[in-house]
Amino acid sequence: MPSAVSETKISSEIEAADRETVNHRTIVGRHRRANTETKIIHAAILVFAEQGPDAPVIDDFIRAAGIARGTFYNYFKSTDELRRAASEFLSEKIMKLIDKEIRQLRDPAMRFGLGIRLWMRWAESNPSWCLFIAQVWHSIKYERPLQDIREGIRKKVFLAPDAYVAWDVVSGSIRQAMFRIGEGNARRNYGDAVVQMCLQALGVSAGMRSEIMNCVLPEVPRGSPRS
Amino acid sequence: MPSAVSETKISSEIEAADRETVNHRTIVGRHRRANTETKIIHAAILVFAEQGPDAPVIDDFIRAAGIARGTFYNYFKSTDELRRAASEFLSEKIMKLIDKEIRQLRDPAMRFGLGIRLWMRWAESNPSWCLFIAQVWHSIKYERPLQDIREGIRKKVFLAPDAYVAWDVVSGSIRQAMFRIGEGNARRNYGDAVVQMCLQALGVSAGMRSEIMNCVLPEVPRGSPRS
Amino acid sequence: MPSAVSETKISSEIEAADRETVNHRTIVGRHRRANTETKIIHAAILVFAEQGPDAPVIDDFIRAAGIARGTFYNYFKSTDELRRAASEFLSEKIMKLIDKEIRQLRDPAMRFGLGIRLWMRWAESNPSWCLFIAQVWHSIKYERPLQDIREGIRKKVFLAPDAYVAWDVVSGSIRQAMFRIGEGNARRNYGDAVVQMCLQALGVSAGMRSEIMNCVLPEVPRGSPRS
Amino acid sequence: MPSAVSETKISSEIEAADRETVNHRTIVGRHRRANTETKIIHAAILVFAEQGPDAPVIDDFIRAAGIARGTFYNYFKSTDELRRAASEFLSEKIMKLIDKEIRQLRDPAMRFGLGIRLWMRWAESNPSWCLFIAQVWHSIKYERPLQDIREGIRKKVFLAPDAYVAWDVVSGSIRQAMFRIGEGNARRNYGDAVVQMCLQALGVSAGMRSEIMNCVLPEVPRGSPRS
DNA sequence: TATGAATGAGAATTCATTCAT
DNA sequence: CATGAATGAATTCTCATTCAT
Repeated sequence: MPSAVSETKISSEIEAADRETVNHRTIVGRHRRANTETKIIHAAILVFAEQGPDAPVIDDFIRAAGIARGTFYNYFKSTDELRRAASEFLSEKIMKLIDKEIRQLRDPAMRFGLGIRLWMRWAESNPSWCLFIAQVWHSIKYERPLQDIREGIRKKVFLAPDAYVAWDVVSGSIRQAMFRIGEGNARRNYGDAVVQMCLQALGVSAGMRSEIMNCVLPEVPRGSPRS
Repeated sequence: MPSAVSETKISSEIEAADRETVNHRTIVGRHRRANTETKIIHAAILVFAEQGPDAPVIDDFIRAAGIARGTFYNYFKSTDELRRAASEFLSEKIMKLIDKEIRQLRDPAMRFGLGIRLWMRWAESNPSWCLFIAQVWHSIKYERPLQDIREGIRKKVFLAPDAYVAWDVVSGSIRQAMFRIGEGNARRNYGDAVVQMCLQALGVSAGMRSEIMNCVLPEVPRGSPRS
Repeated sequence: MPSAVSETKISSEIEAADRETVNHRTIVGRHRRANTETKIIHAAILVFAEQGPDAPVIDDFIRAAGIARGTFYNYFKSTDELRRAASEFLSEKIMKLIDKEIRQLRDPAMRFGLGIRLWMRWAESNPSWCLFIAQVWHSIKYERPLQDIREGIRKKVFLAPDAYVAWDVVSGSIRQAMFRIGEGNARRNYGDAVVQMCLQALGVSAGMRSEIMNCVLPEVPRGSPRS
Repeated sequence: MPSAVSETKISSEIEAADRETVNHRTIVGRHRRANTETKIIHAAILVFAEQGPDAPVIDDFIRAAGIARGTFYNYFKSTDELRRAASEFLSEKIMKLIDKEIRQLRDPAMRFGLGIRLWMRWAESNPSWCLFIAQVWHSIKYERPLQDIREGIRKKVFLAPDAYVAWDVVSGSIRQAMFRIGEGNARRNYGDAVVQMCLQALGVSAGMRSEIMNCVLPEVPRGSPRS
C-alpha cells in the first residue's frame, strides 16, 4: 500500500522542521482553536502527500484529523483554503530557515545562489514534500528571491532583461526540477546541476559560479535524508 | 469452421458479396467515427479554453459538440482521457508546424533557439492555448527538442551538465512563461526575453545569441488554437 | 499527546465537561442512526414485497422511507446490501419466534417437525414475505435446524446419509414450496403436505409423523411481514 | 482469472452433448439464420457461465458471438429471451438423452429413480452447467417427471399427498443439490445420497430403493468428468 | 440480414454544506 | 466550539434500443 509509505515519509519529513513550532505553541498555552487548526493542517499534509493536491475530499481530512464534519467548517471554508494553508505552512517554514542562513551575505549572487542551493538540497532529501509543493506552486511567496534578483541586476552581477523574466526562468526551472525529484527520476547531484544552469541563465560569471557551487552548505535540517 | 469441399459457386459468391458489404459498411463507419471524434476534440478545446482544464464536466463537452451523452462514452472513458487527447492534438499540431520550419537548419543552437522562439511567439498570440497547455504540461512530447539539446551539447555549442537537466531548465522556464502569458501579465517582447535567458542558461555564446534573436521569424500561422 | 504535569484543575474540568458532551451527543447520534436504519429497512421491505427483490432502484427506497438520496448512502452502499439486511431482518425475526416456541421440546423429530410446520404456516399466511424470502434464500441462517437434524440422526429418529444432504433436501423442498405459495398456486393444506413429505424424506416413522402433524400449533403471530 | 477457467469448463461440458446437433445442421444445409442463432446461443452459454444469469449485458453477448449490436435484435428481443433460449437448450438436451435411456422401463419408481440418478450424475460431472441451470430453474420443463410421479402415486409405489407436492419436494431438493454442486461443496456420492432421500420422501420401499440405487447406470455422455 | 454509430432515459454515486443537539 | 446525521444538487455512468447505410 503506497499510502502507508507516503504517510511515513511525509510525516518524518515535516517533523524535523515542525517540532520547534509545536513546542512554542505548547508553551504559549492551550488555545483549543489554534490546536485544532494545527491538527487539521498536519492531518491535511498527510492526506495531500497520499493523494495529491486535488483528489482529497473533506471526508479525507476529517477522518485523518479525527474531527467531526462540522468542525472542519469552523476553520476552513473549503478544501482550497486548506490546501493553501498547508502549502504555505510547508513552504514558508523552509523559506524562513533558508533566509536565516543567508540573510547576512552581502553579495546578491552569492546570497541568491546559496539560497536556491539550499532549497534544492532540501528538495532532494524530501521528495514527497517536493511533489506537493511543485503541484501547488502558485501559492508560493516569492518576494524575497525577487528582491535578490533585482539587486543582482542593479549591481550587474546578474544579466537579465528584467527581474520578472529572470524569476520566471529560475522558478520555472526549479519547479520542473522538483517534479523530477518528486517523481523519483533525479540523478545524483541533480539539484546542483540545476542550480548551475540557473546561475548561467542569470549570466553569473564562471568564477562566481564555481565560488557559489564550492561553498560548503550550512546545516539546515534535512528531514531524514533520501526518505 | 472450414468450408466443406463441396461448397457451390453460389455460396462463395454470396460470401464475396457479404465481405464487400461488410468492408463498405466498416469503411463508412470508420469515417463517421473519425469525424465524431474530431468534432468532440474540437469542441473540447473551446470548452477547455473557456473554463480551464479541470472545471468542465461531461455535460459541457456534449453540449459544445452537439452529441448525446452516450456518444461521449463511445469515444472517451473520462474527461481525463479527453483532456489528454485535446492537449496532444494542440501541442503536436504546433510542434509539427515548427518542426517543418526548422528541420533544415544545421546548427543545433540555431535550430533549437528558433524553435523555442517560434513556440513562444505562438504562445504570445494565443493566450488561452497557452494557459491550457501550460496546465496540462505533462502530456507534452519532448523527444525532438531533447535530441537538439543532446546534439548541441555534443557539438559544444551548449554548455550543460547533461541533456535532461538542460531540458528541465528550458522547459520549466517556458512553462512558467506560458502561465504568465496565459494570465495576461506578460510585457511586450516577453517571449524573446525568456528565450534569451534560456539560451544563456544553455551557455550559448553572446554572438550566437544575438544571431538567433535577430533572425526574422518565418511566418507560422497565428490564430485561434482550434484552427 | 500526553498531558503535561502542570495541567491545572480548570483545564481538566473542562475536559471532563467536554467528554460528557461528546458522550451525550454520541448517544443521541446513535439513536438517530438506529432509527433511520430501521426506517429504511422497514420501508425497503414494503418495496421488495411490491416489486420483488431485483426490480427496485434506490429511488424507490428513498421515496418509501422519506429520506434524501444521500442519506441512503450513509447506511447502505448498494441495493444489494439493503436487500441482504432486509432479508436477514425478515427471516431472523420469524426464526426467533419459532425457536422460542419449540426450544423446550426434547424430541428432535418433534422439535424439527413443529419448527418447519410453524415456518410453513407463517409462509402460507404471508405470501409476499414468502416470495421475497424464497428469492433471497441464500442469506438465510441455517445453523439451528442443522443442529436439530444432526441430533435426530444421532438419535436414530432420522434416517439420512448425512446432515448436510438432509438439510439440502428439506430446505430445497421448503424453498420450492415457498415459491409456489408466493406465486399463489398452493392448494389448501399445502404447507402440511410439504412438511409430511419432508418428514418422510427424513425417514421419520409413520407414527411419529402423525403425532407431529396432529399437534395443535401454538399461536405464532400471523400477519404482515413488517409487523 | 476465474472467467477463463469457466469458459474452458463449460465449453467442454457442452461440446459432447452438442456435437451431434451441429453435425446435423451442417448436413441439412447452411441456413444463415439458424447458424447465427446457434452462434449467439453458444456464445451466450459461455457468457452466462462466466457471469451468472443476471449480470451479462447485450454487449457481452455480441462481443462473445462476434456479431454487431443490431444483429442481436434480429434474433432476440432481450437478454431475458436469450437466457430462456440458452437454458432450454442446455436442459432439454440432457433431458432428452435421459428420457431415451429410461422410457422403456415399465416400473414408474424405477423409471423416475433412474431418471433423477442420471440427472444428478450429469450434474456432478458438470458443475458450471449445474449452477447455471439451478439459477434459471424456473424455465425447466417438468411435464415428463410429473407424469411419472402421477403414475407412481396411482400405482401405489409412491406415497404422497399429491403429485404437485411430490414434484415440489423432489425438484426443490434437486435444485438445492445442484447449487451445492455448482458451488463446489459436494462430497463424494452426494448425488446418490440426494436421490436416496428423494425416494424416501416419495415413500418408496426400502427394497425398491436399494434396487434402484444398485442399478448400473447406462452410459450417458458425461462431458469431461469433474471438469 | 448485417452493421455499428448514435441515442438518451434512467440509475448510481459523490460530496459540499447545513443545522439541531 | 464540537458533533455527525441529513440533505439534495450535480455529476457520472450504463445500457437497451434505433436506424441509416
